[in-house]
Amino acid sequence: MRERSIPEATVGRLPVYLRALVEMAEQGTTTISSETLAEAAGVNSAKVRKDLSHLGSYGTRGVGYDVAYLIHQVRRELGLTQDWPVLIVGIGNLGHALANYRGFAERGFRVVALLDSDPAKVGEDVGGLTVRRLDELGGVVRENEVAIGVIATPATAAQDVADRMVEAGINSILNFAPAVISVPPDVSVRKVDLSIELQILAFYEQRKAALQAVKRGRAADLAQV
Amino acid sequence: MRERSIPEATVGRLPVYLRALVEMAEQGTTTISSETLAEAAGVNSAKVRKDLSHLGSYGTRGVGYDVAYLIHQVRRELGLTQDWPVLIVGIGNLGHALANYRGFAERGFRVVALLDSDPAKVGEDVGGLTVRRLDELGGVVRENEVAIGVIATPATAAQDVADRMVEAGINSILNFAPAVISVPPDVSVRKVDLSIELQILAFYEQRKAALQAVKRGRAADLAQV
DNA sequence: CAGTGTGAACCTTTTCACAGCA
DNA sequence: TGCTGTGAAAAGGTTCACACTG
Repeated sequence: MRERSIPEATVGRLPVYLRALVEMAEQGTTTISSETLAEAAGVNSAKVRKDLSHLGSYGTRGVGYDVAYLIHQVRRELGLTQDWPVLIVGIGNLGHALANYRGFAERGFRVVALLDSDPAKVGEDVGGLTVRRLDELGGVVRENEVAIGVIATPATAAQDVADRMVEAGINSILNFAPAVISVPPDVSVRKVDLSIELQILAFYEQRKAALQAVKRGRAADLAQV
Repeated sequence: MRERSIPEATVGRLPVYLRALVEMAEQGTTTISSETLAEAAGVNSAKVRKDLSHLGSYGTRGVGYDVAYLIHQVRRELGLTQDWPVLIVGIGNLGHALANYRGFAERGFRVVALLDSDPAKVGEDVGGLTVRRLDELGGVVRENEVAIGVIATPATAAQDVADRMVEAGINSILNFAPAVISVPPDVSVRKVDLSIELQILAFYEQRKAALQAVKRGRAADLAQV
């Protein structure tokens, strides 16, 4: 295929494939079939083949994909051949965790600054960086060419922080605050909401419990007959 | 409509509507139109109406939805009228943050236990709970009727922890570890992967940069003519 | 007459199934 | 022969547009 614009759903899975591929490479695997990769990524093989076909024809029929080459191609496609300076606003519990998260650096996301509006937190040392004042945001973005901002503030502060980020020229935001933020159409926002995930699980959990009850009910009915 | 099985996409948005509705109620709003709710939730009004129609006909034509009543219905549908005991395994940076996250308790998710396999962490006090040994998991689940487990361990430990959770009878798992875990088909898993979110942002960020370059290229071409 | 509820059209994503190639 | 790459079919989700009603 190799046509412009990879489907959103595919973009969301490429990082998962990438992780699986890197693991394979570390274990010394040099070639992988869509079936094996699918298993490692928790999807089915048709999906893997369709997804990878959007990057180009990098497989060999009858054999599979060359792991190292595919890693390179996926990295290139995702834009991970370059370093991405990231800043984090809101150094509470979550901000701390994010600042110390080693998984970011491993994938080329370099945390260059931590900001907080609370004077009590400014100056604190977290994960090798000193927490700065929120109004230094513009300067930090300019100095480090930050393109990605992470919001880890309480919900009430999220929109203000987002506005400041946009103002400073950031146009990709990862929002952990439990709030909907509005930004200009050319700015990408992704949202991670911890309690929403639990609520979704609760829904399915409840439904399972209800199903069990129905089953038990039927069993009882049958026993009565 | 009010037919069995609400679409997955709708289930994912109900918590967002719920949050917006609760905010509205706190501000004293008693009635809301799909248009207003849509704006607060960051979606369009047709989607809101379709989504809500899956719960039943709770709106009034020409008027809108009764906020309090709709909150009740959404809560009921999501299974939030009951308390959900939750346990967290892996009390590193992220586990700490999750243990202290107030948003869980506010929505009826009660953290009843924190577990870690590292003896150095066992006994530590985090957010009012004492960290326990991982092998106490079975007992904790039984005592508290835990139905939802949160994995906040490193990737290498995730599958083992998931196995223990399943073994103990948990059948809803929220996985923060950057690893694919496999569980029986009747167990629900949701995954939150911090670095995957950044990778997705990087992809779109890169594409935006490429587009800018093309535009600049065209501008240069035009200037040449 | 303002705003819901919903068929119908449309678009995206997934799955199927197999031709074609190393 | 085994596995990729991909049209075609199916499923799922979104948007449109309007009949209907309080």
